[in-house]
Amino acid sequence: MVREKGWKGKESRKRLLEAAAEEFALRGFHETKISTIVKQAGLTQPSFYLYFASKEAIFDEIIHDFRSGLGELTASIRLEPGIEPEHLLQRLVQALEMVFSFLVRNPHMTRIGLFLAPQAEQIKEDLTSLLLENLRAEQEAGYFRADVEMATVAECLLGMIERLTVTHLLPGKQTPARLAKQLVDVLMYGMLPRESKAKE
Amino acid sequence: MVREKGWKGKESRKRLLEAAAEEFALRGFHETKISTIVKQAGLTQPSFYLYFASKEAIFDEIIHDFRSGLGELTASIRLEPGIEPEHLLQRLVQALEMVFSFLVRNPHMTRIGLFLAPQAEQIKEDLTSLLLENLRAEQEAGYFRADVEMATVAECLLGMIERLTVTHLLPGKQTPARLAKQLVDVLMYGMLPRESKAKE
Amino acid sequence: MVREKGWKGKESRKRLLEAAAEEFALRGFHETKISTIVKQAGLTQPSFYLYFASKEAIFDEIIHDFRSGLGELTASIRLEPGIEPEHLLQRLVQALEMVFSFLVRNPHMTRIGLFLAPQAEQIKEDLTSLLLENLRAEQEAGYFRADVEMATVAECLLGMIERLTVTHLLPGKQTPARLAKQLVDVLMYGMLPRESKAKE
Amino acid sequence: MVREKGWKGKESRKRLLEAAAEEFALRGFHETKISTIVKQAGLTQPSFYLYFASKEAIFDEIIHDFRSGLGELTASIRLEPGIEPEHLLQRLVQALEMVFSFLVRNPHMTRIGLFLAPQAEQIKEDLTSLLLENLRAEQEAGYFRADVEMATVAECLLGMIERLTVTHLLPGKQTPARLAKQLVDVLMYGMLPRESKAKE
DNA sequence: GATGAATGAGATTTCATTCAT
DNA sequence: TATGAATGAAATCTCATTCAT
Repeated sequence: MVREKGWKGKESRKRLLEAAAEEFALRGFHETKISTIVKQAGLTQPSFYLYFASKEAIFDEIIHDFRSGLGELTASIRLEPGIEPEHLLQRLVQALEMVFSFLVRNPHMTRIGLFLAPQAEQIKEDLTSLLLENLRAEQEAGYFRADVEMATVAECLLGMIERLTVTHLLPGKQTPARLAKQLVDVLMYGMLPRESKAKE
Repeated sequence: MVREKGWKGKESRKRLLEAAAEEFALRGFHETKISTIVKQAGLTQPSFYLYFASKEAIFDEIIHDFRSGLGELTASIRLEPGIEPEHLLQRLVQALEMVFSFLVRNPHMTRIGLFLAPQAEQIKEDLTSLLLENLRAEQEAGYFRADVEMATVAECLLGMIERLTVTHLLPGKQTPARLAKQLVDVLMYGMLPRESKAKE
Repeated sequence: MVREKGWKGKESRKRLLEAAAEEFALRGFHETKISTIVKQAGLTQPSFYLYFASKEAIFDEIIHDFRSGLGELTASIRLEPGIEPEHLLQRLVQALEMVFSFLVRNPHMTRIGLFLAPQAEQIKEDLTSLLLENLRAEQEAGYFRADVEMATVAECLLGMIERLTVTHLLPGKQTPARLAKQLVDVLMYGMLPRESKAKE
Repeated sequence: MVREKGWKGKESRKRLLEAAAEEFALRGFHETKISTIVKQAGLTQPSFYLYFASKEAIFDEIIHDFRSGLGELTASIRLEPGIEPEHLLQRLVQALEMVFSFLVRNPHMTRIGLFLAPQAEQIKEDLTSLLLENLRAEQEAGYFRADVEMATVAECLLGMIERLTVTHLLPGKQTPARLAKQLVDVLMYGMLPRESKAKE
């Protein structure tokens, strides 16, 4: 088994990142001790500093990874303009499903990026902006009601995603697909029964 | 100025609680130093231990206060059965407004109880259960669509409350009343324009 | 019930001394907290300093009381010269019994004076000197063997008293009278059976 | 100078144990500060916690070492049955001398184990039981008088050992050999002169 | 004679981080 | 690439003692 030079170091680095993500996600930044991380990675404390400048540094790197992963994802799922109305819902569901899938594939990073990072609020703001942009476009295109404040809706949507992620997705109680469908259903049609809508 | 016995001590205790809540909310549990709390309360470190057994103890007391405040509130706003359909939305708005009002009146405690406490998830679960109970009752009474999974909706509702609290309510960007109205509007009627609903 | 002025203060002082003696005896100097003493005496911390200058002060006073009690006792039981041989043992037993009685009457002080006080060693040295003096006199008078080093015997005697006090006297397993008799018996006649002594 | 791996750490640990034993013996548990121990061992405070979990832990380890040393010793000096009477005293002296030698070789540990440890009383009880067992065997074999309560004698013997250790052995005023001989002499033959015994 | 409230001083312990190898 | 050993800095908490009433 031939391995290039520097292979062992990269392995160690990766093990440290994984161990750190798990610990941070489980316990939070302060509760997580370097000594625990290195133990789980099968290394010693000084080795840690071979790869990361500080505890903050590794934490930041995890957050950075989360952000760029999320960035790539969102870049890839912009709703194209001129979608046909009958496909809109389907596209929305698809997009949401991709987001949920990404989150569930990186549960530790998700917990860190969405709830533990000092930048968590910033990250969510970025997401909200993105959602808002899309929602506004659809609204202007007449797909959505014109009489709702989209800023509020965007926040609501993120809140729903966030909450469902924590309570249903990460614990494995629901699949990304089902969650996406249900979320879109509620958000699009609302809770009132059809007749009562007809009445109005 | 006549003051009853024990007055000064109670004052000090209250000042400590307030200072602590502010610091915890701002910085989190670990970043908050007892030394900062007492300084802000105009006392010295040993005095802190006159009133609280430990840093954990004061943190827990704040959380407890939040929970019981919230408990009292929710107990007082149960939807009465047999409401007339045309009043339901109005009652929902009213209930939500009371919740938002409570949260905005106790911003520090809110941040602690909803996001910083180890029990935060439990607290939210309790809230969700309560919401779920109510929602199910309305659903069975025919006020809501029968084909949505209420467990999911309850989570969504909480997620919306949570998010709007952080981004609009606590920063003072929106009043409880407006938030409640918008939230109910979106949740009840959904995002689709009226015609498109009619179409279906 | 008429009580002279200052009565209440003296009562408080006594209660403090008693509580302190008990705590010191039970837990040692450092483990004993002023807060515990005053609680047991039904007072508050500042009141303590009305009667004693410091924790050391009350400790010292207890030790002082023990020493003077012991001093009075020993002064009163000096063996008179010219005792008749057949009465010697009986007098020894009597003297020892008085010592044991004193100790068992003041169990807390005894524990403090003999084991906890920094001066404990000094107190015991004083006792040893006293014993030694007496023993030497008896030895010179021919009551005791001439070929034993009395300094050693004095230490042995004190060691026996000390140990029997802790293990049998204070726990109430033996009476002063019985202990005194047994101790004298062993010390005077030794352990060997009579014949074997005769043989020599 | 070739030294095996882990050598330095073991050295530090030993230095800490020695420094601690000395300080504890000299000043007692509470008066002994970790800062003093580490200073004497040429280390800093955190290093202490590299080797011992707490101040209690190092204290307990010293006590443990004392107990096991003493245990090994006592296991090795049980009097064999069927000893000839004329050799008994000699064997007793020998056994005692070994005990005294052990104690004087570990003066700090001795002070801690016999006087400072919370378990000191337990340790002495164990020793007393051992003595008692031996004494009873000899008594039943007819080597000792049948009319003395051996439980009392065992306590006396331990008291003598204890006291002589503190006053003569540890300060270096007497050798183990001489102390053992004197102690056995007094304990076996008692204080009365030979004639007076004959008289009886 | 007594107390509610407060504090100065200091001890143990923790943890991220570095040195020397 | 890795580690055994060590440390700087700081935080929590305790307790005897005092102030003001």
